[in-house]
Amino acid sequence: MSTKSAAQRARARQMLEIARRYDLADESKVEISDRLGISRFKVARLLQEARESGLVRITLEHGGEPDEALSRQLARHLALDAAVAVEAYGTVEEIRRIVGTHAGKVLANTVTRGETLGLAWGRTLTHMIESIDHLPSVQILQLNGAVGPSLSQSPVELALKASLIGGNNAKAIMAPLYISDADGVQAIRSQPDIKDVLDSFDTLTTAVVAVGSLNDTGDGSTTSRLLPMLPPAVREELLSSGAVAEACGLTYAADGGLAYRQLSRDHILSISPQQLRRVPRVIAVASDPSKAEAILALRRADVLSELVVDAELAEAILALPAFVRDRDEAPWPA
Amino acid sequence: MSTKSAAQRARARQMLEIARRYDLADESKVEISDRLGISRFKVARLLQEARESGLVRITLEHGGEPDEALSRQLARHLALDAAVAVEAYGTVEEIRRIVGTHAGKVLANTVTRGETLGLAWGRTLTHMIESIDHLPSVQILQLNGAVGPSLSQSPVELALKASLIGGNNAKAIMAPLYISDADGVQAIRSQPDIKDVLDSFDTLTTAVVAVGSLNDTGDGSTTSRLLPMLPPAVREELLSSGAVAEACGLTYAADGGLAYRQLSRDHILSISPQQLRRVPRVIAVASDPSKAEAILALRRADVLSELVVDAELAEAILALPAFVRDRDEAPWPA
DNA sequence: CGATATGCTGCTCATATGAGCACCAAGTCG
DNA sequence: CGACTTGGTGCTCATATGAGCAGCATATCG
Repeated sequence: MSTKSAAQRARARQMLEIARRYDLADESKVEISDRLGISRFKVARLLQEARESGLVRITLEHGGEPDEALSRQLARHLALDAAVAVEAYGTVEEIRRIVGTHAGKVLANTVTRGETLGLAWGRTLTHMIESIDHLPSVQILQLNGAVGPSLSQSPVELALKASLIGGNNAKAIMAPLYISDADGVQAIRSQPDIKDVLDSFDTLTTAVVAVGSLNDTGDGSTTSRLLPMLPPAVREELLSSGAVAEACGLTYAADGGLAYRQLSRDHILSISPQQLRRVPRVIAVASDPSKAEAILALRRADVLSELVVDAELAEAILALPAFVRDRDEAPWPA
Repeated sequence: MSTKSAAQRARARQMLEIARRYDLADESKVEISDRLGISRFKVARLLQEARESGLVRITLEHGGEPDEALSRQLARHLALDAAVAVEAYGTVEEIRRIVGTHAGKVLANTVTRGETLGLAWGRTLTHMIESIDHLPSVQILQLNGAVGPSLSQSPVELALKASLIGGNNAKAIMAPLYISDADGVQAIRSQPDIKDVLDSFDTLTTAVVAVGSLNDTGDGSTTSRLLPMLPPAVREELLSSGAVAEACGLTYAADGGLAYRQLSRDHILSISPQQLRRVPRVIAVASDPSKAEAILALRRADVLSELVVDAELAEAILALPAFVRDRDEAPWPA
């Protein structure tokens, strides 16, 4: 309960009166001052105060609607089963949230009871999970290990939240994504609770992955948080290997081949590229045009079947060469 | 799903970019034009388009918070069990909605299972009912007959809606509020289904009434819709009788006595003043300062125990003489 | 192909607006 | 009581802004 003096209330009422005329009825300050019998300076000051005190609220419409035509174009361009391009304006973070929220709608509307759902990790996916309030009862599997020690931003947390809204049935990978010692990876992979999850990957019916690009500007994305964890030599090797895309901790070159294969094989605790390729439905979620090449690379790697992106990224993808499904089997032009 | 061309999307993005700078970052149009390399005229036009197309949304904060100090003052001034003065700015209709919504909160938070709840009629009460999404299981009684033929704006509709959210147990009065023939009123009052409701009034534990003022400006209020239904002679008589307040179709003079007693007795189908006075808890809901005198009159008539009003009306009431509970028993100053 | 319509651009000039200052009224303290 | 602060007011003047117009593209049609 707020408590104001009568004078304050009268002042607030006058501010609203003026704000209504100025902002909604498009009267000029001079006009208002004449009509209300106060000086135009007072009008200006009350207006300013009204804004500062929150009596007048200006919000920008950040989008959130899918663009049907663009979505179709995108699906055709990459020969995908489905694609959604969401209109989103604003800061990088706002766009991420909008795309994530829409991915949540897609997921909630299409996943059916009894499926096995795999979740990779990324802030976009965090937004996705947080925007969903109900999911059919599904088995949830975390697709890769954790980056960094923070629990609240880890894939474990993501899987936990997903579990809470969908069947209370989630299996997490309680281990780091990158393990420097090759033998150590084998040891961890054969741990019963980890092995259980890794083996279950063969039963996945749907997976949701975030897309990382290796050319990005160190904006705090999952990929850019992964890089500093690598030993300098490994990092150098990776960057010079031609890797342009990252998904589930696996790195791919522009042609769709695994980049720096040995890293993925011996040091990354994650679903394997083969397993990921066998998942019937892999939804990639991404925002920002810088991810365009990465997405094309993942498509060539055949590890994604659906896409949820923002309109700007969609346009950037359309500016790249179209993906042709398996050149060898393409019909020969007459 | 919206569908725009790439050019339209780019335009929308630019509008948002400009609007962010102008409205949120307080840059001037000239500054923006310099920085983005476009003419200030284009900036102005894009800004205007952004507003017209709804990309920029300006909303005024209309209040909705109760003012604690003012509420206490008001309760003391009228010697009420409880009073709430809600901050509300804006048009008459907006204020009505805010007050009604708050009355809904009060009602939903205080009514307990098994009560018998009486509802008068008014647009404020309509807003009140529509703002409530759940009510304990209660017996609902409509307090007075209908004004006008419109079902959707009638007390019957109000009772029905209330019934839907609170126990599905409502009894309506399927008859007009004003009946010109005195014998007709008696006949209707003795109809079994009407009589049942009228008799049940003695079991009321809580009633909510709207307050009508007879000095108002024909703004479409319940009272002002009642007046045209009266025969001219009756209307004249009523207006010259000194009536200043109306509640449940009953009219009161400034001193709290029934005004034009014969009208209420012989032509109005409603709870009786005696019955209303016996209800342990009568919540009056009203907005607009023009209702101040009416509320004081109703208080003197001893037919209200709680009040939900807007801050401006509260102030108007405080400007009137304070109500003293029963002068004869007031302690004699030493 | 030329003629006309349409929409977008940036201009000029009158007006609206903001920054900073000087003033006044009411409280506060020595 | 007078000097001081404090908060609010309206002023001047430089600048920002809006209305209306003319120029120049592109679209449309005979």
